[in-house]
Formats: sequence, structure tokens, C-alpha cells
Amino acid sequence: MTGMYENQSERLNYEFYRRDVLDVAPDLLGKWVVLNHGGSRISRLTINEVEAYRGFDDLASHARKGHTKRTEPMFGSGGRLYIYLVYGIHWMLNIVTGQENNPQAVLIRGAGPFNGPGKLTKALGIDHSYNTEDLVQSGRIWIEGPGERVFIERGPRIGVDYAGEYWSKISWRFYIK
DNA sequence: TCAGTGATTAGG
DNA sequence: CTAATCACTGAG
Repeated sequence: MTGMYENQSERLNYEFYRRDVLDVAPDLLGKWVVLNHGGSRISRLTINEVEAYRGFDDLASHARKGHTKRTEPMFGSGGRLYIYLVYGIHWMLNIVTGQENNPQAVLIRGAGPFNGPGKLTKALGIDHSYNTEDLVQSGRIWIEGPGERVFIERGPRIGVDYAGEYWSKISWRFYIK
């Protein structure tokens, strides 16, 4: 039964993801990341903080060293996940954007009540088994829009001081004010 | 401020 | 094989 108050949100499609990462990243703010944990257990959280990583010349991006086994997902077309372990402890949730062989990804740093990329994946149960997952086809994780109307702020990316004066300071982190 | 943690990577 | 690195977090 479709009630007049039913939520009209829909899963985002490839068209949304296969744009430049600097367009996709801020557009993800206010949208919902949905996880189907099985049974009737569903998580639905508002994305509130993201970072953009783009191309070979971005010295903060894993793709700066080119195509490796780990970064393989970043070289695919937009709409899939790139998951990796950092500091031996934390799984990072990234959404690949853009076209094939143009490595880009959005790091999801915060959603719902969970601030910090490591705490978010721990809370959602996201690990390496989600690597390369297709957000348009998957039965266990996807993003829904249109999302909430939000005011967007931006600033430097976190934890990339090694990337040099320019790339460590560039304002490619976006968050809800 | 700083240690923990282990996959990934470059290099010999 | 070795050793360095690392898109973080929580304790002090």
C-alpha cells in the first residue's frame, strides 16, 4: 500500500556516480547510506562528511602511485566501493566515481551519529568483503536520494599531511554545516 | 602528545 | 625476504 506519506527516496544510479568526484562528493551530503544486514535489520544514515581523492597528481590519493592490486577498484567506473584497511585497524569506506581508468573516490567520513571513517565502518559492520561492491546492484548496501536539504561547508582533508603543501591544504573535504 | 595494528608496497 | 608507510582512534 502506497500511503501519501511514504518516503519517495530512490537508489542512486550509475549516472550519479560517473561524474567528477568534486561534483559527486558534495552531492552525497544529506543523502542516505542504506545497509541491509539481513532479516529485517536495516540501517539508514544521513551522510554528513566526505572527502574527494582524484587522479594521479593528487599526492594524497592512493592512485598517485598508479595501478596496484589494492587500488584496482579506483580505476573502475563510478558506482562501486573501494574498501581498504588503514593503520592495521580501520576499514575505510570509499565510493568510486567518474569514468574507467580515471581513478577517483569519495571517502565517507561520517554518517548519522557516527563521526570518523573508522568508527562508521565499525558501527555498520563494513569490512573487506564489501570491496568492489556495486552500489547500483547490491542487495546489502546502496545510497538513496534525493536526500535532505543541507548547508555545505568545506575545508582541508584530514590525515594527509604527507601530501605536501598544496595537496594537504586543498579544500576537498565537504561536510554539513 | 603518542602507541597500537597489520595489509600493502617498494626494494634487495 | 625486509622495512617503511599509513585517507585512524582512544588513552593519558
